[in-house]
Amino acid sequence: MSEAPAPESRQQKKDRTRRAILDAALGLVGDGAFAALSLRQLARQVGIVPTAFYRHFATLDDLGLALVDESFVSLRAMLNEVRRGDPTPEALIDKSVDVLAAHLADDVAHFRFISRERYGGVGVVSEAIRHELDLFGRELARDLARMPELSAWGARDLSLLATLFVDLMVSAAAEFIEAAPARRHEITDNLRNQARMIVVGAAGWTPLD
Amino acid sequence: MSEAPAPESRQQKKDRTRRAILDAALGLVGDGAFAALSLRQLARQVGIVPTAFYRHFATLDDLGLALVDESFVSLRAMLNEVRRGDPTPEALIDKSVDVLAAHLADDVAHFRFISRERYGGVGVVSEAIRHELDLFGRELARDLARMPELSAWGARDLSLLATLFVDLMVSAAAEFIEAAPARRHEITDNLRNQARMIVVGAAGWTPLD
DNA sequence: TGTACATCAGTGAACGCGCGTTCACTGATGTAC
DNA sequence: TGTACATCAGTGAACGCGCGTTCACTGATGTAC
Repeated sequence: MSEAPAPESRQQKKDRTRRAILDAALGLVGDGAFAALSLRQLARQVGIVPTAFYRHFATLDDLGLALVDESFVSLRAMLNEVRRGDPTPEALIDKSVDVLAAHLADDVAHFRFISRERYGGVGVVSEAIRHELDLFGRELARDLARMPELSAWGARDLSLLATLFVDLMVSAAAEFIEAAPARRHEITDNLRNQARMIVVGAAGWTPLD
Repeated sequence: MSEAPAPESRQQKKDRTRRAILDAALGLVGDGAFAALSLRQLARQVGIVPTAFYRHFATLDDLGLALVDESFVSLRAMLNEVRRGDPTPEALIDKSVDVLAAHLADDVAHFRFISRERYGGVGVVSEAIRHELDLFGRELARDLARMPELSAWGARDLSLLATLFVDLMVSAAAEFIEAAPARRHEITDNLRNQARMIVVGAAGWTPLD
C-alpha cells in the first residue's frame, strides 16, 4: 500500500539541508536586513542545531554570496530568454519588460533580497550584487551595439542607454516588491511606458562621440 | 586673555547633545544598516551613558525618523533652489542635475542614509523615505504640468516622466555615494547625459491620454 | 541680592536574553575486503 | 552476503559578550519669592 521509502543518500540529504538553509534565509531576510540575520534563528527555522550550519557554509557571508549567485542565475535565464529572437531595440526592450514582469511575482524572495542588499548591506554581499548588475549593463550594451539602428553610437552612448534601462528595471522591480499586490499591475504598466519613453529618447539621440 | 566662558543654557546644552546623537548615528550608519545600530555604541560615541539617549528620543525608530526628516530638509532646499527661475523642461532638468551634483559631495552622510534605508531598512524608516520620494515625484509632476511644452500631457504621462527623473536621480546619487571619489565626476556626467536622453524622449512622446 | 525649592540631563548598577563560536560527541551511511 | 572500519551531518553543553531597558540617584541649572 505504501510507496517504497525513498532511499536517500547522504549527499542527497545534505543537499536538501543546504536548500532548506537557503530558503529559510530568503524567508527571514524578507523582513529585515541580511546583516541582521541570526544564525540561531535560521537554524531553528531549518530544524537543525546552530553549529550544523557550518557543515554547509564557512560563514554567514558565504551564505549571502550563495544567495546572490542564485538570484542572478534566474535573472540571467530571463536575459537569455529575451535574446532568443528579435533584433530591434524596441522589441528587445519591450520583451525584456514582459519577461521581467512575468518573473517578478514568481520569485519575489530573490528580487527582494537583491533590492534590499544592493545598498546598505554587508560589504561583500552588496559588492557582489553591484558587480552582477554592472555585468548586466555591459551585456546589454554589447547587444545594443550589434543593432543597425545604433551603429553610429559610441561605447559611451551605448553604456548610458544600457545603464538607464538596467536602473529603470531595478527601480521598478524594487517598487513592485515592496508594493501592495493590488498596485503591482500599475507598476509594470508604468515600467513599460517609461521604457518606451526612453526608447523614443534613444531614437532621437545625437551620439556624443 | 581668555574669552568669557560661554554661558550655555540647559536647553542649549540639550540641543547640542541631540545634534551630537544625530551626527554620531549618521556616522555609524555609514558602515552598516540603521537596524544594526547599537544604542550603546551610539552613546559611547556621543560621550553619554546609554540611558541618557532616552532623554532625547523615545525609541531608536524615532531617531531614524528624525534622520529622514533632516535629510529631506536639505533635498527640499535643493528643489526650491531649482524652481527659482527657468520654465523650460530642459532647463529645469539640467539645473536639477547641477544642484544635485553640487550637493552630493557636501552631504554624503544624509544621502547615504537615505539610499541605504530606502529599501531593506526598518519598516517605519523606509516607509517614511519612500513617502518623501513619492512626494518629490508628485511635486515635480505638478511643476512639469505648468509648462507650455507639456500642456497636452495627461496626469499619467506627467507622473511617468516625473518618477523617471526622480528614480534616475536617486540611482545616480546612490551610485555616487558608494563609488570611489575618482569615479564621482564620471557619475554626475553620466547622470546629466541620461537626463538629457530622457528629455529627448519626452519631447518626442505621444501622450497616452 | 539671597534663599528655598523644582526641574531634568545625565549617571551607574543591575537584569535577563540571544548571540556566534568552540569542542568533543554520536550514530547512521558508505566503503573496502 | 557479512564484517570491520571510515566518514561526516548533525548534536548539545558551554563560553564569554554586547545588547536594550529598568530604576533610583545626583547635582547643576532655573525659578519663585
